[in-house]
Amino acid sequence: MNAKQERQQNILKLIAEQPIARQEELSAALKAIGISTTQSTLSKDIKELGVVKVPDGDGGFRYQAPDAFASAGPLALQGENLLRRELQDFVVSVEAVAQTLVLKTITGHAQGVCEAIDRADWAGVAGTLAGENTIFLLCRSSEACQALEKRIEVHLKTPPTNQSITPAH
Amino acid sequence: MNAKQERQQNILKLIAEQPIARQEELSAALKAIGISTTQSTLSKDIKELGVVKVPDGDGGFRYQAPDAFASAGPLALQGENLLRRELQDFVVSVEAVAQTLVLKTITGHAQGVCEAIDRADWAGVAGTLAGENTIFLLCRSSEACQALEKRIEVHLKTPPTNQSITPAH
DNA sequence: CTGATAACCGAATAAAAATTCACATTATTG
DNA sequence: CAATAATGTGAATTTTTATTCGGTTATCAG
Repeated sequence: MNAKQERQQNILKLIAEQPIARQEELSAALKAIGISTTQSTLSKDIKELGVVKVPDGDGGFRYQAPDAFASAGPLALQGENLLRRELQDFVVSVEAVAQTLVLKTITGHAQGVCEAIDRADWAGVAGTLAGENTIFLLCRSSEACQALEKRIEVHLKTPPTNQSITPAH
Repeated sequence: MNAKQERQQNILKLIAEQPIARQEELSAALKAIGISTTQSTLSKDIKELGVVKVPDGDGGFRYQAPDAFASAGPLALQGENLLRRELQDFVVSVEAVAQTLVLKTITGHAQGVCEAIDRADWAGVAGTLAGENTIFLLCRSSEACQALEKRIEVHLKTPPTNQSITPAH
């Protein structure tokens, strides 16, 4: 039922699979898989996801996922993307609290994921700290923090679940 | 006298130093340092340089150098940029020949520069080969090859010199 | 449930960027 | 040194993208 999140996830998938140069092309591609929306909404999604329009070196343009998440460049399968896998495989939840972003991971993996995040060298992140299953990312602004949250969210396995994993006490 | 190259170099410098959100802002910033040009020209320059407009996480946008060259993110001095320095310090010339890009370096440094290029993992580059002072980059298309040439050119120290370094024989 | 508050969305519009075209300037060649 | 080709430029225009605004739907506290 989370239409927005599903749409955004498909946006990332589509632009990774095929060269898309305009937002209306994207709209068409989405409609082809049953998601219909307008250019105006896509403009907002694209901004939120941090997707950018890059010259493709052949005289045209194409939309591309933000670098840290890029699953595949124009032709590049090389070096796939560690970070993306780390997030997908190990991160359980993400939540922005004021200026810090709290990631929960499968127990024992926080260090590893944090390492990958460090290496990705995100702008806007002042520092990181990882325990056993929790990561704190201290951001330089709450806006950056929320933007980051959005971007990470769509990479999580757990698709719509919105639960706080609070066991009965 | 190479107006274009100088302008493009300054574009990279300016967008690295200050957040610039629109091409006309850039035009103004250039005029402030004595380079006057129009939005139309900047649009072409920006495409040629591979510069992209990225959401800055605070609700706005800013232009940013292509990732492999980025000298500094929004706030990030972290991890400066090895590749950029390698190019600037060691590469003497660059020339596109069909699908391969030929870089000449100071003797003994080709391996090192090539290593840095490999690590940058440029899309469009099929493979690399380095000797003592020469690097071959085999590109997947001549267009990609030329685009890459342009991008590298502006990072070279040797500013306007266009000579082929052919000693009299 | 109910009213309040916030998130989401699309139509219309404003803003920004890309392209076209004509001309100027710089290389290249015979 | 023409003549010709290639490249660079800006004005005007078209195309594309961002934002504004009003309506709708979801969320939450009481």
